[in-house]
Amino acid sequence: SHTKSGSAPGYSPPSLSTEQDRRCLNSELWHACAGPLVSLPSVSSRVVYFPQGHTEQVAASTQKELDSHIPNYPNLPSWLICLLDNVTLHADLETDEVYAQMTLIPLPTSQQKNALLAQDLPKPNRQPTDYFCKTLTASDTSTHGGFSVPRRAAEKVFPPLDFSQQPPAQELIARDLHDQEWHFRHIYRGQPRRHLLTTGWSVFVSAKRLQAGDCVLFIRDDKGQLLLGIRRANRQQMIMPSSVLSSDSMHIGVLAAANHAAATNSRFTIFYNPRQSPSEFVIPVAKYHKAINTQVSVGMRFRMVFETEESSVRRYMGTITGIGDLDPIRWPKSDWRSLKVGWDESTAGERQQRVSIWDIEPLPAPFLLCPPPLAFRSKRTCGSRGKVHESGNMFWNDNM
Amino acid sequence: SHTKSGSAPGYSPPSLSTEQDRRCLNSELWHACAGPLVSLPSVSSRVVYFPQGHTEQVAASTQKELDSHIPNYPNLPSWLICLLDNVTLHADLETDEVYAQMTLIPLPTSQQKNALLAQDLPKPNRQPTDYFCKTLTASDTSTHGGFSVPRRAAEKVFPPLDFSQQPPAQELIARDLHDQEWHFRHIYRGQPRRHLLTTGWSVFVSAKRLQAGDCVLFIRDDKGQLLLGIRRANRQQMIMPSSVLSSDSMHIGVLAAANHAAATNSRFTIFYNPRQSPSEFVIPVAKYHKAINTQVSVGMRFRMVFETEESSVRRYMGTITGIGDLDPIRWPKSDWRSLKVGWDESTAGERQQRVSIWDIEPLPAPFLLCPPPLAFRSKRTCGSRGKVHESGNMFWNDNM
DNA sequence: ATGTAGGCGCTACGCCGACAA
DNA sequence: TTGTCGGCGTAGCGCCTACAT
Repeated sequence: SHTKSGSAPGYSPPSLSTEQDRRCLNSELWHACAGPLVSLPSVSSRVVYFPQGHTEQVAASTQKELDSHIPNYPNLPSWLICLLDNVTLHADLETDEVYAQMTLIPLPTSQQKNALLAQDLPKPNRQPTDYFCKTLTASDTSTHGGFSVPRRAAEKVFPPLDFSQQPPAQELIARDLHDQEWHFRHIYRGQPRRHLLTTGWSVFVSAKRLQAGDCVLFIRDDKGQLLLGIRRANRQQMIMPSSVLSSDSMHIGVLAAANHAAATNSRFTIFYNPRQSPSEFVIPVAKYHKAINTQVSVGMRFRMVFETEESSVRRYMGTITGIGDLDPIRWPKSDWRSLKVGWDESTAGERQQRVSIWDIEPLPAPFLLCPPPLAFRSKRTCGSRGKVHESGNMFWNDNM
Repeated sequence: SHTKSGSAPGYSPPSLSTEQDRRCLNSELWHACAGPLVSLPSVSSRVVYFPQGHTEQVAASTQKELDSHIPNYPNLPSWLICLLDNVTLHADLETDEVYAQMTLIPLPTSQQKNALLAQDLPKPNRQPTDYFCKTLTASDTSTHGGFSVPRRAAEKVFPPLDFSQQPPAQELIARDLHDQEWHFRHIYRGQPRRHLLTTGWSVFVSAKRLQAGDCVLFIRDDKGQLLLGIRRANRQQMIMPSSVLSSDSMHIGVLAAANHAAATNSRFTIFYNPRQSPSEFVIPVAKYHKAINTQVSVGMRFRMVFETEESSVRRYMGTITGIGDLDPIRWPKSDWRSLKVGWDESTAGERQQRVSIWDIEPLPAPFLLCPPPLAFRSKRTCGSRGKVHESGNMFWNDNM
């Protein structure tokens, strides 16, 4: 075979089971790759599904906006309370992009409104503790050398080296989302001393087609096994030209599938691409319930959580500048992105002009004049594109 | 950058226009890559669209069969006469897989039956004359050497060498479907003498991720320019796990889009993947008309054209063993694969058990006992997986 | 006529410290 | 602490012919 990855020394052949078959890949690793803001509702809980948000994801994937001459489904409401029947975690075999498959069962119309009332707020799901994430430098991805491991990262997640050796070195074996093994030589050398991954690293870079700016992350799981994953930089927009279905048919498929499932109270299946989708479109009922019972008005101040370039999370301040339908024709009185907002900071070009009420943390009173202390930002942690996300509501009354 | 293809010498950067923008890629090259059996109806002609065939293509792409709990569209007939409003040729940017985008406008219900009557049989479309196609050997794809060009192929499509040089050599420049330039050193040397592509070849193999068994083809177009394309071996099944839409939603999208277009006489868009789809599902009306007016009965003998592994085309003999609906519940009285057939040759494992009437060439009488002379099969021409295709009807009464 | 292998030059991959930043 | 570089040894890429089929 001509390609390196097939016969390269650091590479072990994948297990024969296809991605489709393997029901459950490592959840800890999946969430680490998805990023700190992504949390999935738990199985058997009730969720609110927003067809509008789903079509937004399709539009983002196909790079085509919703066309106007697509049929309307008058019986399909803008939100649908569903039982979350199943969730499976997946990763694209080509790109390692993470996504989740969810099976939803719409509740009967008679139960839709009642279902909003009783449900606990879900526990926010947590990033792994023993993990690190580094944005790759030009040196890391060049063919000239290996990978420079941040000192604290190596000490935290790699097995300790035997420093009686000169130089201290060991072989690391890490598994990715597809359960493929990758072998690396881990050595501590140089003047001044540093941790490096040498042999095996370039094979990994080639196989995953990593570039400077992409992130690599290592986890030590509870059994002491080493896991690794990647997060690609924002710029790689992962367009899927599909060549299977036209974007129009995809949009119609989303709506018709939801409509049919709602009409017959039957199961339907969606994919959620955390790093592709502009916003979550399947959210816990309790979150939605709490949000729609919160008073919002034009002029109200709020905060919202984003995933930043350099750091994990960051809150931005803004003001509600308008309240109204995003699409008055097709989705009248929808709560999806019903708030028009302005952002305090001038670097707000990337942030949405419209958000949904459950995306924000309203600030009760405008008596605050100085910005809140910034959350700790560790250097060289994994960056990603900014995107909207829930906050978990635990910050409404914190130290301000 | 770490990957070779980015900075390799034989590679020229692609033009900035994306595939979506470029309306028309080279038709001759596209058809050469699609194979000798693929012919597209012409723009502004009338065609018959089969939703069943379309869902078959989706099933083949997603590797998931049509699920039973998908909604029925009682108003959507099993065939739909449409105006072929537009056809654009495309090739996947990652894999170079060819596909066609067609925009269809269903005729009003009142005109559906009349439209069958008057229309000429389309002229079958032709493979380029000055072209060759070679299945790559292990040596061709190994890193050890270059590409061995079959003698006749080189003499037919490459510019003539200056044999006064020792050894005779020249630089070839060929463009692929994406209009990217590839540079090769073409040399005539060795004992015995032979044509070889050396410098630049391995870059091409890497970039296209070619393996032994894949085909490469060269064309000299009417302006004397060199074009090149690839056809991947069957085994690479090009699954597109999509991660955008569930296969159920895709199937629903296909049906709902056709249904809506038929109800409103509005445009809809489909993709046809010649090498993915089990059968054509958009065919000229004249072909359909001729077929449904042909008498067929159980026991009738017929021939059908296939694309073979080693050769371009080959006809196989068979007998009709049954006539009836493929899916009596969802598509009663449909002509799609309404014939059950048996094949003469024992190697018939790969061939369909069910075909449509327009796929076959009925033989008027069973007085023939010896098989027809096999069509000429040139050695080392490009192979491909066997698939059904029209024959153009010109063989009904030929030399048997 | 063309697939494969041995021979062998030479590129560039990749391991090392030396420097900064 | 860690990104980049110059320095090198060497694996393997890739050009050649010989030989077999």
